[in-house]
Amino acid sequence: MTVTIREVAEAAGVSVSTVSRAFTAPDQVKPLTLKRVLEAATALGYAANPAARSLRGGGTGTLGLIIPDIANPFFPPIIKAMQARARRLGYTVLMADCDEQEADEIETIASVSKRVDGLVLWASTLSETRLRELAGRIPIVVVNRDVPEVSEVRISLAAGISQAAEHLRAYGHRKCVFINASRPELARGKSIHDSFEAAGLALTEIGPYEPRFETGVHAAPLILAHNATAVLAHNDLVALGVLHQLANLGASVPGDVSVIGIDDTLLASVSTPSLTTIRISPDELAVRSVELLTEAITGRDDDVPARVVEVGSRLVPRASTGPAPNR
Amino acid sequence: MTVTIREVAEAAGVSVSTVSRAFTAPDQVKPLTLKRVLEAATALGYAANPAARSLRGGGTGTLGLIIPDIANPFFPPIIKAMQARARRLGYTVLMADCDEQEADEIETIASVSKRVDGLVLWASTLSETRLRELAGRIPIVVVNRDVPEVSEVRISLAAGISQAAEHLRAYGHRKCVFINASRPELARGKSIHDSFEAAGLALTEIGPYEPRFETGVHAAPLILAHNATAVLAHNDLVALGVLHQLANLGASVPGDVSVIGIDDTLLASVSTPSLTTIRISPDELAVRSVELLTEAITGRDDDVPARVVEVGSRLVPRASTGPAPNR
DNA sequence: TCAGGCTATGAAAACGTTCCCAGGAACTTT
DNA sequence: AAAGTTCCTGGGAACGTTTTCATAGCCTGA
Repeated sequence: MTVTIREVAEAAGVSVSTVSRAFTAPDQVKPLTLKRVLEAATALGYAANPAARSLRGGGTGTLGLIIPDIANPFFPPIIKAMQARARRLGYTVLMADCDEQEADEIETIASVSKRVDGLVLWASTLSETRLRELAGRIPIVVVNRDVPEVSEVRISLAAGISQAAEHLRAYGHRKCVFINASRPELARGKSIHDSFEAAGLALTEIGPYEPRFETGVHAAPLILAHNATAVLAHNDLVALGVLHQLANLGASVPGDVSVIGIDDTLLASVSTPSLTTIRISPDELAVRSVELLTEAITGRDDDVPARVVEVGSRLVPRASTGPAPNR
Repeated sequence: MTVTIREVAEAAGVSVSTVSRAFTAPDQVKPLTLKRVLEAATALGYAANPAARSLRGGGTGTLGLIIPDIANPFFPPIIKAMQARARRLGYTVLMADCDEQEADEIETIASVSKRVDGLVLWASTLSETRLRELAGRIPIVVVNRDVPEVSEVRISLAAGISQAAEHLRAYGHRKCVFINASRPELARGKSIHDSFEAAGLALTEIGPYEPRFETGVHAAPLILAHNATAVLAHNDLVALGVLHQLANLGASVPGDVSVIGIDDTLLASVSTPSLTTIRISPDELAVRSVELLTEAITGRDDDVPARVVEVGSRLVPRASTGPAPNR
């Protein structure tokens, strides 16, 4: 039924060793022989059995990707980019969603870790102890978790935030509301308050709430009550909630209030008005995490030190921000 | 380093056969022995090696899912639901995006097919011949492709469409525009024109275009030019383009024009106004396709006949539809 | 011409399971 | 008490690769 290396060997009149070498180390076999083997292989439609290969010890050729929630529109472009990148390096990506539940994450990791050569853990809910222990068993890269001795891709919103502050200042805004729902990358380094103050903007924080559309809906009247003319929302989804409710309240965007989101998801580009937002490049995120992971996998035994790379952000100005109203 | 069945056997004082049975056929081993084995296994942190297992012939425990584009917000909820469903049946899901390119799809299938027990192909770009040939090698389920002798999950928009027509009629609309971008499920059965005519609505079709936001933007003025008071868009994304441009043109929704999307993606629920749309249940889609696939896998040798199941649709009324303006 | 060093190939072990085949023990049944 | 069942367990082959080791042929240089 399924064609094995043995049949190829027979067809080409060589031993199985030679066939194996023809695929894994072509330079070790005489050109003429190589040609015969390859021809026989294609004629028979041979493809190596990954199970046998990985059983023998050659790794699985698969990278695991653990994501808290695929339904969050932030992730699909990243997954896509990681797949593309991994494929170019000869890897397959095994993606698993674990619903932001720690129990699910543990179970998922357990079932997946034997099928992959390494794991990228996005915003893991696991404790630091657990993560280090896991790192001892299998190469891992964490995104947006700060664990000593574990390779990490760190998102920095600093640039985007200060561009946003500058953008609003230039438009003459003075009071701004920040709708907080806990982003780990905002807890690091220079605080968002400092950035806004540096631009001469008063920043009122509300929350922390859950990062949902309804949070934005709920926050909209509070913005008006604070006499603020600008809002920075936890992410695009929350910003859309704000947009929605401001419209219901008869406030115009950006006429009365300017709104800024974070993530630059599909939502931002298709809303009305289109949403000014802070973009974190999915491609860069993908490239970096795959890079770190493959590095950790290849240098497994001569243990390479854990690395931390930072991925920056940029403001994407669109139609939801404009001059502050003069009162 | 990694703990094998042999070490568990040693620790429990039994043979490897017994340990194997303890996991694959627990009722064939004496309760006392079973307990000893299980205890030894957990104490050592044993987990079966999937490579060895599948090499031996027991399948891979993985289902493959080939998707044209994860960035399309229609898919993430489906992927999520499939994973959840598959997990309950003891399967892992290997999802691959192939960018709507036939070449990518072929390559992806080739690299994935040896790692999975079966494949769900969503809106495959492959020819019928190729699909049948593939079906001969590995169990497959196609979604939204009509291939004789291959199991299929078929999306039916009939119910949703006729509900939409009825909904618009009840609101007093008489003229409607349909923005077409080629959905295979609309080409089947009773045509959309018939459904609308049955409700006494005149339907003008424009397109077919690409299913993009800009298509909706482009279509908006045409709707007004046609003096239509309602639009049915190819999907939510296109509908959002319509919403966007109607706002720019000073037309109110639903005051001047009612807009209906298809898919009920995240986009529909977070737009302003929220979008009336036709929902296709992701859970049902997931459950059905997993069901068909596992059926095909289990009954592999006593070849079960190909099955076709249909998944229906429903109108989700929201704020983008309302009474027709009286002129 | 011969020692030594390449190069190309083959034989065979090993990876961790599962499962068929046997065989022993403990019961029934006659 | 012998024969037949049933239940439980162990031995060992097999799955398809990769890779180590060995070998045979060829070439190089003295």
